[in-house]
Amino acid sequence: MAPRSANKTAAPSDKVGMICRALRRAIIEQALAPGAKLPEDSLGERFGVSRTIARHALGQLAAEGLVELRRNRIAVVATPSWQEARDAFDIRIELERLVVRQLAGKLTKAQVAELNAHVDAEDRARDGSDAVSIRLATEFHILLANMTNSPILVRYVSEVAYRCCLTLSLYSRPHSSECAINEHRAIIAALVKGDEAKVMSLMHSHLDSVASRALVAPAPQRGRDLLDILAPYAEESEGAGRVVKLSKVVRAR
Amino acid sequence: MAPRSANKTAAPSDKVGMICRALRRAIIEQALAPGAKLPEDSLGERFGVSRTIARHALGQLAAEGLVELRRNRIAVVATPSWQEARDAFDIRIELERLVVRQLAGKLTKAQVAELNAHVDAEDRARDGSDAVSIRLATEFHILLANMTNSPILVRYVSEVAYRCCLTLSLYSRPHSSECAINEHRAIIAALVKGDEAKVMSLMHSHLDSVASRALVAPAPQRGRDLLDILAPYAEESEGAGRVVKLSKVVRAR
DNA sequence: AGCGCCTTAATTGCATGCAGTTCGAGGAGC
DNA sequence: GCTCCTCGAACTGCATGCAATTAAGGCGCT
Repeated sequence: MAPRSANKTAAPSDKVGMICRALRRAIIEQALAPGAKLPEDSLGERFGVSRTIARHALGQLAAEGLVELRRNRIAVVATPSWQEARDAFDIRIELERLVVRQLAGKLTKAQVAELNAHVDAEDRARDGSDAVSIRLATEFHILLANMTNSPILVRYVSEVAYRCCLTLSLYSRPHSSECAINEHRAIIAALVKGDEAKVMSLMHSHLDSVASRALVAPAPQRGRDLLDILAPYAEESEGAGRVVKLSKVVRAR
Repeated sequence: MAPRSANKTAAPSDKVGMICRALRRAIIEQALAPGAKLPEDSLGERFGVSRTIARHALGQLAAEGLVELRRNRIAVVATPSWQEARDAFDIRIELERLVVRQLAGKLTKAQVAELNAHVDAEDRARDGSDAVSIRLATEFHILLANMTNSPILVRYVSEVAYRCCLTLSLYSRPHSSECAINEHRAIIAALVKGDEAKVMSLMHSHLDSVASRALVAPAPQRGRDLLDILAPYAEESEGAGRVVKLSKVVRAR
């Protein structure tokens, strides 16, 4: 039962695939924050390929919604609106309910072990950086999806999970992810027990709580602009109480 | 309420987008059957662009699952397995239930009119080619998704609907699509009435019936190979009862 | 005749070059 | 000092060229 059933659809040599994976990871670990610029040249240079390849990878990522491509403009890491975040979570809930419904009571011992191992890893990472915790939590869900052996489902769950991850980094506060870990354990238990209804409602409430923990309010209304983020710092700037050159900052973004 | 809220994620100039749209349409209308070869050169020539663009379009379509890309090989129209078809329909059901749940009782008059006009068009097309009927039926669902104003949902529903359309062309028989049209009308009515539960179950059974009408049995087991398709014709070939040059045919595929 | 090997034409993978557009810094004007 | 405008650098859009791989037809062999 090889867990390697990934994407059949990705044959563009895999230089492209490699860059995609690298960027995806950088994005969800917030090494690349939303809005970060991704010039083709730099990417190509960084990964030792030509612009052509970098460009192709960006296209791929754009199709997944992680990157925003505007004509004649530098590609940037996507900055989903609050509404889009909400939508993504709604879709995610349905898709993942489907996942666990298919999986309930059908997991092999090896698969259960793999899941447990992953959650253990999540546990161990609690002391480390938030970024890694978030990534692992996301990957738990993808691991689950993988076990359905449905490439389409895997692709959609992955995509939407990454997207949600991205929005979490935008709208959520410091993060108390311990509970998520317990919820993951509970889901595994219910899956093993094979109680379809139970595991579906567990997954539902799990994602719901993640979403609401993160998306409590459309706080930074339109989210993206630095204005809100910089507000607290404005007072401390060397000048008078006046807020510094906002127009400049806005354009800088 | 401009229905133009399509994809923010598609800015690669739109030469790419145009080719994608053309190919998608050709595929779902079965002008391009599953397995059909799609050489970059020919595509580029046909659309008056260079291979670079054609290639990019193919990549896009591959990400959507309509095209299969194998390293160093000519791209072909995807040939989903029966299992993949089943999976696609499962996902589609969940996504479209989400669509109508969001839409129930929230349609504007203009939107209702648009939907009715579309179904009328479906009705009118009943005499025409099957291909057009199928496309219109698919587009009804996409039109519905569009009205949610959720770009992500639109994208996923579109993708999965196209995929399903592709599999229908593979596994389904002549087609009795009249019932589908009535079902579409029933869905509109329930949406207007605003009965969430009703419309969700309607959509569920609608898609379910489409799926089971098409996917009755995993008849051509692993589907793709010409062997099964050619079996009935083998007898009639000019030679003895012997099946003709199988090895050659297999390679030809 | 049928089957397999080998040569050649087709096709992809990738990089690079050129033209057009955008970005951003610096200077003129208020 | 602040804003607006202008111009050079940076970047993208796209086509084309070259090397590597595959697909296909022709040859001799059985």
